[in-house]
Amino acid sequence: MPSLIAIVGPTATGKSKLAIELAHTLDAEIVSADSMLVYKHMNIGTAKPTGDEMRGIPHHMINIVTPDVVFTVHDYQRKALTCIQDIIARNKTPLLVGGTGLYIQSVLDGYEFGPADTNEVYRRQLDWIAQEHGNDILYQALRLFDPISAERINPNDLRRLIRALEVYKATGAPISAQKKKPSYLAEMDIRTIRIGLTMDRERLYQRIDKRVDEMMRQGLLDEVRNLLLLGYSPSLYSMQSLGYKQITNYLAGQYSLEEAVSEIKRETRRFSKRQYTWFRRDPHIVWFYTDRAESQSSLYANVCEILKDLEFGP
RNA sequence: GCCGCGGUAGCUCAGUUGGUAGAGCAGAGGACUGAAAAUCCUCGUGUCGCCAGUUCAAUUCUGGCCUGCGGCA
Repeated sequence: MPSLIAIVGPTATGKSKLAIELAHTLDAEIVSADSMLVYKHMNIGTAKPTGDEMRGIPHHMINIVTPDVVFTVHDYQRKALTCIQDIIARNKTPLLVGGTGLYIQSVLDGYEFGPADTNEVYRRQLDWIAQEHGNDILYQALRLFDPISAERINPNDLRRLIRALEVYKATGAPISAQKKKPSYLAEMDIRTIRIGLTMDRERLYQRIDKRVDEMMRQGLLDEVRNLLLLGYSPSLYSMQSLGYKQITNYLAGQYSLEEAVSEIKRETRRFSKRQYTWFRRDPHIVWFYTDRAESQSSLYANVCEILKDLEFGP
């Protein structure tokens, strides 16, 4: 029976490194589950593994669209599942690796997305209405069309408010009618194991700070300048992501470079906390403390042992 | 050495006409089904510098001490 190994966890815990190492022994290929690695030209700020670091292991779902494309979970789900099927058809093991919880879940837990595609024009209209008249007017509309979702969505959560209305407009059915399906992977007879990497909070924060400094040294500033030069607007979703947003603001003169850097650090720390929150509630994850393993090789050995116990891989 | 201003939550500070205290930031917890590195929700007990005095009661008033900053020597 074919199997898939997922490696998840907050940013900067060493997922990529472990994945590449495992891929070597398991004859595996890596399927990235990261909402920002899909973008071309965004390398330093996303901590995308370099060609060297990949050590010849095929990586999928990386560099597949330009930064001006609105890439959605649904796009991700579709492409990633195709990728996984393809890898298995070639008798290799897929390693699903990344920190975007929603993306991981869309593959592992069978989210089924309905026919309601994103509608940028409608979104902009609703955005404008909210700005002019406040969120509450949208919230009241939602209460009318979809009281169940209105119950669940916070009136201030404009993103979810807009999406719920968008679904209603596209399908005439409330978003609350969307149901969870059994896992697609189970349907394909693919066994899965979920490995979580984590770390003492204090130490992770130190690592994040160090990594941001390293990104600056590697030329994040030039990377962002180049993106702007290529014509990618700071208002793009991709450009609103961690690091890119703050550097863009700095270039626009909103604050000093020093402030931009500490802002990136702080926001990345907060982001990692949100990732913890997301993954912690998944009871299937087997956790490893990467800072407690004496070395990367003992972490690697521990993971291999678990895999062997569960009869994964060779 | 003298004069002035401070010492209150991890940080910056507010405040109590005497009844043991509250903001911002930092931080913590949580939500999450087509923008998710996004978006949103919740959470503030700390020897009020130390010691004594006055008082039913002091972080608040008084005195001394310690300490930081500025000025004068």
